[in-house]
Amino acid sequence: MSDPQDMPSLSEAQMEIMNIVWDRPDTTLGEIWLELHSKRSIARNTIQTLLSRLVDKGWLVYRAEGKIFHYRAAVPREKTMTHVVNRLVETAFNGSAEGLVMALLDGQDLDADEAQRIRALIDRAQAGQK
Amino acid sequence: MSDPQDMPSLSEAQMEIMNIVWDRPDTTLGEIWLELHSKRSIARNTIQTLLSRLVDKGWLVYRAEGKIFHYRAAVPREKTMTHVVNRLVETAFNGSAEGLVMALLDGQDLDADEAQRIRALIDRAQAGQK
DNA sequence: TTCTTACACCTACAGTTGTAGGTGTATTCT
DNA sequence: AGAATACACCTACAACTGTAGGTGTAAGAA
Repeated sequence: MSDPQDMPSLSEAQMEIMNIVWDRPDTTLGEIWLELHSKRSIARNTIQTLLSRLVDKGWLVYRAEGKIFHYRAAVPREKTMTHVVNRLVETAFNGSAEGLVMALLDGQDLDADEAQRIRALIDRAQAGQK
Repeated sequence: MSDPQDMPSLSEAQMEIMNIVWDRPDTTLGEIWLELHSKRSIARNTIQTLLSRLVDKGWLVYRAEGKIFHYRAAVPREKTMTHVVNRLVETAFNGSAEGLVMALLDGQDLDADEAQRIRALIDRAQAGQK
């Protein structure tokens, strides 16, 4: 299983594809295209290229069934997201998680439930450290 | 004053430059180069190009003093960071701030002070909504 | 005065990325 | 059988990005 740290970074369009594949392991070009095409005009070939390059980069693997490729992510979602956020903290926030949270809160309207869940996450993270 | 939403996104290298300029308004090519060069081998011309392109993209403005350009950010840091984080929440976390925080906590070891400060940030954000 | 340094600018290259037309082949539909 | 559909693959283009050599000019140092 690959490590996100050893792989090229993901652009927004690539991340979009990855999220679809994480949501639906073994998905196919056709399925991905149907989903994205329902949101915006995009050529099937564009998706094809994105998939092909993600395979080249090591982010996706596939299993051929007949002539159809079924794609799976080569890296777990959680591991990738952690890596992505860490990179952002390091490169944009000079290592400050607090800085990231501040920017997050500036731009989001948290409802009470969500705020509570986030507090619980922090508490759990803190508890896990003892 | 420009709006980050109307401008091309920033790459990691560009963000690095922006952070230096936000830290030191009116800075010059030479100063930026000295700072980065102390961390790693990089040609002055590379910085020059990064600066020039950031100006082209609208992220930096400059004032010529003699033949030396003094660069300033065209967008406040806070506004940019909020935008950057929002983009990440939208594109990688399907709009879930909680998802981002979970990934953040997975990858960071919060000390007690920091956790407390983050809780306070959340409380303040919540209070500000009433 | 000559040499050195610094600068903005010009130029170039290679890699990356999003976009998509086109093709041969196989399968399915009419 | 012919037409339509789907696929992986080939190909192409333009824009973006990081990297950096080179140049004319001005200012400072020797």
